[in-house]
Amino acid sequence: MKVYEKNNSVILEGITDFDPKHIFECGQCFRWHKQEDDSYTGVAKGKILNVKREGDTVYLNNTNLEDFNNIWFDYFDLGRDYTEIKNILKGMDEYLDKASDFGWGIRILQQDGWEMLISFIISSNNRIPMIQKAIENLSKKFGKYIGEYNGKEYYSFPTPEELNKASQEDIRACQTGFRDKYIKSTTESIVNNKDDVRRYINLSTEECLKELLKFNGVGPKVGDCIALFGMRKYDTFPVDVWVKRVMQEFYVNEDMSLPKIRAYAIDKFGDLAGFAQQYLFYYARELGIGR
DNA sequence: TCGCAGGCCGAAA
DNA sequence: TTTCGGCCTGCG
Repeated sequence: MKVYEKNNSVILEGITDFDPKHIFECGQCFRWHKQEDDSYTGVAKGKILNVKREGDTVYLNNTNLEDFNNIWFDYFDLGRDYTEIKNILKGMDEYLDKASDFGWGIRILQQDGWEMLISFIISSNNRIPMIQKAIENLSKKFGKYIGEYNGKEYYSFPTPEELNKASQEDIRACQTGFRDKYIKSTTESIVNNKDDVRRYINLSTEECLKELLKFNGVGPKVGDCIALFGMRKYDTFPVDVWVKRVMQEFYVNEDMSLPKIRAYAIDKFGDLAGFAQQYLFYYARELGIGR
C-alpha cells in the first residue's frame, strides 16, 4: 500500500480489505453518513473526515499525513491483516466463506470506549435512524462545534464532563426516550468516580465485561458491543436480533437461548468471534436472512 | 391500528 | 437461574 498526502487528502493506493459501505454499515458505528457520491462523512476523535473508495484506492479527505499517522491508521485498524482473518474464517464453514466474501471490505473500527458506552445504551430496543438522531442531538447540544464540511456543521461527541451538565430532561429532549435515566446514571457514575473507561482496554475480556455490566442500561448484548467496538475485545460475540436470526438459520436450533448462542459462537470462532460476528451480521441484515 | 425495533430492568417463577 | 411485562418513539 502506498500512502501520500495531496490537497488536504491522504490517499491510500493499492489498499485491500477496505470498503466504506461495508465498514460503516456493518453495525458498529452511528456517526457516518453516506453522501451523494457514495463517500461517507463522519466525526471521530473530534475530527471531520470524508472517506471514498475508487477501485483499490481509498481517499481520506479533509485530513493530512500527521492525522493519518496519529489517528486514522489505528481508527481504521490498518495494522491488522484482514486477508488472513478471512482466510481462517473461510476455512471454518461455508457460511463464513460466503459472508466474508459478501462483506469483504469490513474492518472493525477502533472507536472511543466512552462514546460506544453511551451510543450502545441508546441502541437498546431502538432503530438505527433513531439511534443516529439521538447521538447527533446529544453532540449538538453538549459536544463542541468542530467545523463545517460541504455545507454541514459537525459536532464532537460530548465528553463525560460535558454530558454530565445535562439533566435527565435535557437528555430525553435529545430523543433518547426511556434510556435517559440510564445515560444520566452512567455519566454521573463515571464523573463522580473519576473513572476512565479507556483503562478497560487493558483488562481481560471477562473483567472488561464485568465492569461494563455494572453500568445502568448495559446488559449482555450492549456490553459485548462496547467491548468489541470500543475496547478491542475481539473474542466477544454480540448477539442481537440479526445475529440470532443468522445463527439459527445456519448453526443452531430455533429454540436456543441468546446466552447459549453466544457461548456456542465464542467456543466455535474463538479469538476471531468478533470478526465472524461482523461478517455474519452484515450478511444477514443486507440479505434479510431469517425475516 | 397496533406491533415492533440492533435490550434492559425489576419482579416473579 | 431463567422467564416476563413494560418501556420512548416513529414507522409500516
